[in-house]
Amino acid sequence: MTLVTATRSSPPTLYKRIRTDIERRILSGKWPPGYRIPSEHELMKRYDCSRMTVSKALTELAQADLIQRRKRAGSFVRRPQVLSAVLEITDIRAEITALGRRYDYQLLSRRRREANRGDRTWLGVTEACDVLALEACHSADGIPFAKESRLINLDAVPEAARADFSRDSAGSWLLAHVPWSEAEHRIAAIGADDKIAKTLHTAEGSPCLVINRRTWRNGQTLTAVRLVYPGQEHQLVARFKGRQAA
Amino acid sequence: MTLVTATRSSPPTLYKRIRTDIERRILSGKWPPGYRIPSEHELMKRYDCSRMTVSKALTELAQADLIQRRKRAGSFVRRPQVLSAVLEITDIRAEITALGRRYDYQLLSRRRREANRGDRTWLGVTEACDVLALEACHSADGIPFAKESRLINLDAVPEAARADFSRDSAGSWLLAHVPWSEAEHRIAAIGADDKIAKTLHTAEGSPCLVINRRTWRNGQTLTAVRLVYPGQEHQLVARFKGRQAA
DNA sequence: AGGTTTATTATGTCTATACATTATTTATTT
DNA sequence: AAATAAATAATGTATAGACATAATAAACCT
Repeated sequence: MTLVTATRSSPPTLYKRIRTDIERRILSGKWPPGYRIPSEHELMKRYDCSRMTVSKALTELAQADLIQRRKRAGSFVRRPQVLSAVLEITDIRAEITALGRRYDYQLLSRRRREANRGDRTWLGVTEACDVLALEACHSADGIPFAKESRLINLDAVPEAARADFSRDSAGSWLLAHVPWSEAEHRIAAIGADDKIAKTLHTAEGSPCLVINRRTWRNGQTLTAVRLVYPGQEHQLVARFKGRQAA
Repeated sequence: MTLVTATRSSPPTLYKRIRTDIERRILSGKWPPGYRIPSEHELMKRYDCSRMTVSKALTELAQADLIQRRKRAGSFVRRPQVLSAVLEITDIRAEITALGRRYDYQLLSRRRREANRGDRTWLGVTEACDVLALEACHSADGIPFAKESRLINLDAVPEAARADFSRDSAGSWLLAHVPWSEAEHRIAAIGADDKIAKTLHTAEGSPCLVINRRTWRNGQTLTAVRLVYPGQEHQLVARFKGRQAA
């Protein structure tokens, strides 16, 4: 029989309760940045539990960057972090169907070749390798939504040479078949050139949002993709709640 | 004395070694999505350690969403996650000085008024409130870098009325003085209108990258800001290492 | 055959304890 | 007074066990 009174809607387990208790105090500002939170020994007395239990709670808070732990000194509330946002770059098909619109995909071209100078620069590789170059268009309700240009490093992903990208986009195929360890996104605004204008049915020079993404696995470049969206049509949305996972 | 041979460049602690061992196998594709990784009991035999130790390693992998744990069934490699990226939206001053360039800030206008219809829409508030409307320009080496338009909700942040924004940008002031709990970013491409073109020294209609950010605290809108960058000049970079904190 | 109970397996939480590590303070010596 | 050594306070890692929980598989009875 425990004497600890359970809070309403308190998490079922003790370490979670300790964690959210402290979390609330930090996020509400009651424990401001720099504040020294009670030591593990104080907390184990307060919650009448073992040190491992409070340690687990504090470790998770440290992983979420809400507190910083220093030996001999104690644990301290961290100051608000750099303004960073989690940008969910969803699969385009998912994005369109989530809006309740019809998704269409059209493969414009598919070529296999030895990587030329431009390909190697784009992929960020120095040695010779085979690549698969794809061009495609994603549409919503028949209206062009995004133009995709992609290079796949066939030395890293040989299976891609036999994949059929005429019905499903390379993005979803890769996502499902190839694990990756690192990705880089570069987001910029450009004016539509003649090719883009033609594919997206916009005027030449009209502003477009561009996402360049490169993906690696263990240092080896897997693929580089460039997605061009008509600027006024599309917005990337990043919502950022608090500072950590719930 | 332990019999476990230490790998070169292996982490100093056992649970970390177990974690990175498994992580490597997953990221290399040797253990593909759906693969059932050894149970805790198998791992404690293999590493000759206690269950708590392997459990700690597996718990961290689960927190990083690399594996999924199911009672009675075991732990399984998860399929690659939604492509999400952490976008570091740094302070503009920090961004410029990090590039080794000189930072300049110029306040173009500052007006206090009761929020009009457009202000309320932009802030996303319905009731009447006082706002501070700011226009400013950030430059790198004397060249316009970004144009900032901002509204501050004075009902939520009354101290801002007395702050001096002619030397330091409102962004850094707010970051330092006002804790926030939620933020939303909308990123799009637009063509420069006459005002933007004049401030940024670009041609009218030239593509620009726009970041709209709104910030809340406990459901109350604090500020809305719109940053316009010359498109070809600026890129937002989001690098995403692995899937979890190192 | 179909449904119900029971056993089994694997994860989830927790305890009590031990020793390691790190940084600081205090005491001791030169 | 300065340099060195020892005690101390906090976190970090690890152990061996306990009981809880969930989901499945096996045994059992209609």
